[in-house]
Amino acid sequence: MTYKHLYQRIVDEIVTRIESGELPPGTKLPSSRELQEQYGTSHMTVRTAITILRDRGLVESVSGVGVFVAERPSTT
Amino acid sequence: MTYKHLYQRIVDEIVTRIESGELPPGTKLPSSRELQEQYGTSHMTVRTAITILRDRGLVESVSGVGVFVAERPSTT
DNA sequence: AGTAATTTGTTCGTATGTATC
DNA sequence: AGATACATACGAACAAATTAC
Repeated sequence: MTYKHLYQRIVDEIVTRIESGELPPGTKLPSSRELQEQYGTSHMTVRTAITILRDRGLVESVSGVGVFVAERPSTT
Repeated sequence: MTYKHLYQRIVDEIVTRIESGELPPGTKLPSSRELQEQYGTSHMTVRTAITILRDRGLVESVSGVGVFVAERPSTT
């Protein structure tokens, strides 16, 4: 599937990895910088994706530490 | 008064708030995002208004920090 | 104790594509 | 065809929190 927008693709791929169990609760996601490099995108686009994931309750972020998969990811 | 364009209304309201003294020199304006929500508009429309205000010398913007009411607002 | 590095988060600036008027 | 407006995206600077040394 092709994505119209990059941030949607990033959100979707991380959701998939969480749902598949590849990223169990408590797992630390790659840093914004790593995600930025992985997707060949910018800081802000990664932040947009993280903000959406956090808004959905799938991840929780701790300033200065990292972004973690939420304990009860309401992926429903 | 009705405004033909939203960005003009934003400019006008901010000018009014500066002239009335509600926003004294040095005051930090709400962020683009806040203005965006206040006016129910988009990033670009807010940016357009800010650009006009800056062009008029009413505000000065500092990248990564904010937009501030100019010290000598030549509101004349 | 104190500084530097890392990471998250915010903000401004700018550009592009799309839709509407 | 041009102006306005919206969404996405990239770049850059800055700040706060945490961690490493």
